Amino acid sequence: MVAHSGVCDGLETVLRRPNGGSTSSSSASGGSGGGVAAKHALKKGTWTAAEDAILMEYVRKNGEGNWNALQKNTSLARCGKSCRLRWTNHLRPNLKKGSFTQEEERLILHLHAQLGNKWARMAAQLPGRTDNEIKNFWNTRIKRRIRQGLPLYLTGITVEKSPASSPVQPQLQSQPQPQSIGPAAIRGWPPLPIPNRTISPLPIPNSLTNLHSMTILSPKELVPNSHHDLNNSSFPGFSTTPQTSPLISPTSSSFQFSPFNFNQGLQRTTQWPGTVYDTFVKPVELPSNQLFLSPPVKKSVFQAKPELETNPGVSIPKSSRIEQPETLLESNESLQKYGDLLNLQDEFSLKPADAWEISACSNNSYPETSPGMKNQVKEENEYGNDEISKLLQSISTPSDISEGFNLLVGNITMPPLDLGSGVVVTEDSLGLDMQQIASIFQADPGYIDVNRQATWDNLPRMC
DNA sequence: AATATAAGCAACCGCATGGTG
DNA sequence: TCACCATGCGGTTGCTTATAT
Repeated sequence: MVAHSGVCDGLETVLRRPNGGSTSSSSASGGSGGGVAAKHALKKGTWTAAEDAILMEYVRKNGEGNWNALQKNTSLARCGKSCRLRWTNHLRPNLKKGSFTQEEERLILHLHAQLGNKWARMAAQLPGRTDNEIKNFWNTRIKRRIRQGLPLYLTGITVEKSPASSPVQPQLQSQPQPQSIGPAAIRGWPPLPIPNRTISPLPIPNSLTNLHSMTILSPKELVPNSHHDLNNSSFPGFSTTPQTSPLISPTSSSFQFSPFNFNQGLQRTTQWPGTVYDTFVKPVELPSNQLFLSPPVKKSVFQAKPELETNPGVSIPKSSRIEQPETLLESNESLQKYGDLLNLQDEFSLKPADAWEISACSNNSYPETSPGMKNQVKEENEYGNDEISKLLQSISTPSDISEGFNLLVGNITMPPLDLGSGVVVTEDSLGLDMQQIASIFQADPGYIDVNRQATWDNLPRMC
């Protein structure tokens, strides 16, 4: 289907800046005066109280939806899209205003670790909050914290390093040590935004005979364990409506991927925020060189997003703010292998709803940026990522992965995060962090699409 | 006090998806 | 099957406000 423009697009608009200035986007309606042309003169910019009143009155009478009719049936010169956004983000009842609470921030962190940049889905778990709010929150506070080497978590979640340090811990200690460190930060989160790239699946190899028992937990295979079901739980400060997290919904498109689990049969999986699933682990036949392909171990480093905005000395066109490492992805043999893996969908008839996000890793160096930028990015990413980077460089087999993960997280202790009402996020339930590491090797047997795109969004932050 | 810079936020834009005729 | 429409989502922009120099 051909993508089309949004409702506002293509219509004559009047862009009115908050300072009062306005620009007409086209001369088509200008000068014709009144009539149809006037109807097409859509206003942009900040909403006024009068406009809000019109919008609220319309919704009160007609309910939500049919936003374009609003523009036709009222004097409001706003496109439907704009109306919907205004209503959703500012006018609808029960909106929570003000700063995020610590609990909300924690929840966002957990959700983001699970979902990535799925703001709307995250907002669904935060009553009264909008996707835009969450997105802004993440893009400002969180990114700033990461850039500054501050902990993602404010308080309450503390990572304690055991006396028995892992071999890579000295790397961490060379950096400023925050009082509390989120495990996600240590383990290379958030992911990098990367440009989209189409992955062309490779032909399915005929010789899928070399077995690796790979855990695929499709939503349909997730059976909530009744005595752990959270349907009757609620989070403090949130709606008393039973929270049905997409993370735990069997119908959700999000589910646990446990690449380190090579067993078969019924297994128990604890998922945030505390639900336990009895899961049938489907054995998957994979050629050993496909799923857990040993990447070019030599310099298997991951690309860090250049934080160009922090380097004012670098002037880069807006369109290429983030260097697009297309070429390096194209040349990445591992990625092609992942493409092979994608074809497994056919093998197991998994549904798009079961899709995993694809992430790709690269073994190339930074995009062309200034040396200073490289250093900065390097420094920013050394903190908390070197251990993973080093770990991954040594990975060559599934057992390596498993052992490596244990090595990595075995020395990190995270106290349970009490969300109240008996909901406690334990370290076990933070399988999400495993996901981040797992994502490096991620593939999507659940959904194959020749236009399948991988994004940097899912790429762990590595250097 | 003036200016520069950073942070916060609202709104827009492009694209994707699903429904309908 | 196709085109069109409505809606939703995520990324980005640019203005306002806060903070630093």
